[in-house]
Amino acid sequence: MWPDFRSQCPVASALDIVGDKWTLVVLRTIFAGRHRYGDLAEMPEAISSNILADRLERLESYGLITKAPYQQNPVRHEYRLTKRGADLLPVLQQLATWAARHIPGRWSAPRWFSEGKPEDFYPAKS
Amino acid sequence: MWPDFRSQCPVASALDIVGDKWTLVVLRTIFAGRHRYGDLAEMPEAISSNILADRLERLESYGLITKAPYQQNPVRHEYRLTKRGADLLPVLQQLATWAARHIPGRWSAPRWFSEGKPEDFYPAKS
DNA sequence: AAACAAACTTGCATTTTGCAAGTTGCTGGA
DNA sequence: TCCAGCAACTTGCAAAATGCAAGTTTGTTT
Repeated sequence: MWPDFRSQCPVASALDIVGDKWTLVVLRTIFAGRHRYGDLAEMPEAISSNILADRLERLESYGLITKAPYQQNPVRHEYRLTKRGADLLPVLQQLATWAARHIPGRWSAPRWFSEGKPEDFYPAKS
Repeated sequence: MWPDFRSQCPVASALDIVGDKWTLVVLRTIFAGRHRYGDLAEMPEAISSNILADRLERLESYGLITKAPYQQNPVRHEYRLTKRGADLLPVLQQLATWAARHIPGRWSAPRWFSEGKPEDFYPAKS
């Protein structure tokens, strides 16, 4: 379930889960409503396919997303946020707020993002 | 000043600055009042000295911290947050909140951290 | 003059990331 | 039936980032 943590510091531990170049970008894309591998692969940042596959697997193993079939013949799966994953929304919002304030020329975040709440992004039961 | 950004997405761009294993952990340690290289090197997560030196240099080049002498003979420097760096506090707070909620056994954050505001951590002029 | 200390720096091994091409399972058309 | 096509990965290898231990620099203390 969890990786080895560097310490019991909550900040450092959170970063042991999401502290790399791609994990939070993948989550952002799922928040944006892209749930299939192909949709995710087309994100504007051009992630490599092996990295995307690896991050989806890790996110699932950490319980931040689920992988479930949405059709048969052929079987296709979709990736959805769990409560644990959706609860990272405030982290993404604060990163976006910081970037908007300090880096010129960023896109402005859409309202569903800046005003959204974690509960808006996962089904009641998960 | 800035690196090459993967896109103009504010989330992805913020992560182009702080999205690695160590940058935010170093910033957390500076927020905690450790301002000298030696103090930082003793953080509980055991960062390598070359990585620490590299991150301090990058943080300075991005304008998130400053390096200034605090004594002569021998000259010694200290690292302080700028406004731009201190404004990352909400990101750290949200990471800590998430970890406290979802990862068992984390240390609980001290009050100066969870209730602090960016302005508490940089001198009025910087 | 020799030992000491802080703050890095260097060399090299290991791990992670990036890129391009290849594979698998299934479908729909000729 | 056979083959082109597509989604969703997987594989092999090169490049970059990270980790570890030892070394260097500059000035201080004894």
